[in-house]
Amino acid sequence: MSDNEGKESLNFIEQKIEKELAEGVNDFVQTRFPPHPNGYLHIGHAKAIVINFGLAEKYDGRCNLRFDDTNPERESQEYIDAIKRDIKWLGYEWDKELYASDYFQQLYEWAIKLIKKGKAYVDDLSAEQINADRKTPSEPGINSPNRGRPIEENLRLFEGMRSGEYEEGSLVLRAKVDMSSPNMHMRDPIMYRIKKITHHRTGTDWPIYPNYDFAHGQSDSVEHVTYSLCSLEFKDHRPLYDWFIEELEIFPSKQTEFARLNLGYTIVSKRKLLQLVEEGHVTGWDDPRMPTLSGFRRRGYTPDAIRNFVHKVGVATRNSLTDVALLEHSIREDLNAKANRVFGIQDPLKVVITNWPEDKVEMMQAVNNPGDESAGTREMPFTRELYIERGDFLENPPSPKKWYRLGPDREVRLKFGYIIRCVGFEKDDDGNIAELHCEYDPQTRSGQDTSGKKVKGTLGWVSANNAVKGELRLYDRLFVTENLNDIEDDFLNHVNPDSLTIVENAMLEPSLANAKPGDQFQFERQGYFIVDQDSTGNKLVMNRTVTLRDTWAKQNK
RNA sequence: UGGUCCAUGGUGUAACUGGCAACACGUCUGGUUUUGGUCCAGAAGAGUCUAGGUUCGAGCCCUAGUGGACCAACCA
Repeated sequence: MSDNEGKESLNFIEQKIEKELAEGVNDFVQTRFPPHPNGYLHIGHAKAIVINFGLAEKYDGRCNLRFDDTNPERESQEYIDAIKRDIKWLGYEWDKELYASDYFQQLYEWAIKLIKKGKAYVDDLSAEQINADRKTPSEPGINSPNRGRPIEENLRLFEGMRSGEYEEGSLVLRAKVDMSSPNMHMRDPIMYRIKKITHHRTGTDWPIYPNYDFAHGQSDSVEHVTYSLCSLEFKDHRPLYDWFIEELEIFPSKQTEFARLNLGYTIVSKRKLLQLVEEGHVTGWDDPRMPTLSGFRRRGYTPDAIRNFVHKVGVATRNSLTDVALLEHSIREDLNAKANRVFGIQDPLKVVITNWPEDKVEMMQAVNNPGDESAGTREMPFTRELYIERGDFLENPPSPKKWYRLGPDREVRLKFGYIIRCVGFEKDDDGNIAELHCEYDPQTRSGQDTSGKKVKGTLGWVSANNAVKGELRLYDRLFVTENLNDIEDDFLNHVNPDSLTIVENAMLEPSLANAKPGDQFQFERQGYFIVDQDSTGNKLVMNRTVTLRDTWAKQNK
């Protein structure tokens, strides 16, 4: 859907679809999401998922989930399971669950068809020689001496490859296209290579595996994919994609390319993400700092927020670098509506209400979500001893007029409680503020204020007697450099040393004692948090999803 | 350097078949607010990479240039 209110603005793929549907070029929208099962899904995949599944939904079509498992080397069932979990979490359901490996027999037969047409041949040149003969983009390549091998011999050799007679690397099957093409992918690309590796699904059935170019388009064709959407770097493959389909005379799937998502301060290279995991820079693929969908999930990002984010980014054909502020806006927008407000104090400073009786407890009514009345209210015990955030008190505010919070002889409202005035404080031996002495004004009880007082500052607080202790994990961006594109192996030198701050003993309001893993809250004035999956009954562990916009902090940076 | 693609406020996208460059984020200002949040109102910020051309009229079409991306795995 478009973000524009009145008029609907279609991206270029939607325009293309509507045009082709109207002209009868196509009568159905069939897409597919084709992950290679060699890693976890990340935010970049989210774009492909939202586009492929979203388009199918929008135009009453279908979207398949197809694993592109044509290279068994780094593939595993663990990745397949994780990928399926993440797609479901994003809120999508695939029509069919398919595997390129399901088509191995069909692909093999099609390869034979091309050999018989004289459009493919077996080459025994070394990989090095083949690449050398392909030359560079600026000069034509050299035909392989095997290019003219008789069809019968090609057939015999290829069948030998299939039955495992030859060693890895000794033979390949190549398409006979055009060694002088300026498009390197057309210079007799390799269709099959010998790999005597156990495949996670077909086991040892196949000693040969098709390459991407001889698997992807053909899989699309089998599935009658009408819109094969992929990223820009496959643009050069399109002529080959079409060539195979034309020579094979099979269903004419068409490829359309769009720009992949680049997000500031974010790495999405699977190789690098794997390195972060394996070298222990993070705790796993689902570390809340990882840009993986499982990481975002654990961090507290919601499927709705991520889907909305992708829509806001849009779809185009030019490379771009999206500002993380857009992602953060998306998550705040969603959580602002959904997350209940609670109080939590990260760095507690004790406040003694000197004119409050020792044992008196008053229950205050706290609103759960000011934007959603149906979220209801909860009770908060107000007692003589409370905690407030240490940063909410300044002995000497640098610019007193702009400081709304507590200071000597200043008044402030404790939200849902009373207005208090700071009448004194104690310091420890090191000169740090140890305790505040305040007086409350009985006329100012929340909701029943008869004092007529107006204060600018409103503070969060928790009762010292009833607070729940929790561990807060404050996550920040993992990297300090915005554009990580140009950085190859140097990326580890840009790791943010402060990407994780653990607050061991935060003081949280009593209602949090019942919180369960996955519950999400807004700590007033602090940020959005989610109860971590590892949180147990004894220990409440919460991850900070994102901070709140804080104009005061921003101005005083 | 051969080919392909791309170029619109700070960022990301719009602008149907040439007709007043729009939306979102961000930024700033003011208002409401028992969150310095939210919400509401408003503002600033590009004349569309450059130079030509076609046209009554060009962001859009043409030519050249400049800048960027991609392609030379038996990866996808």
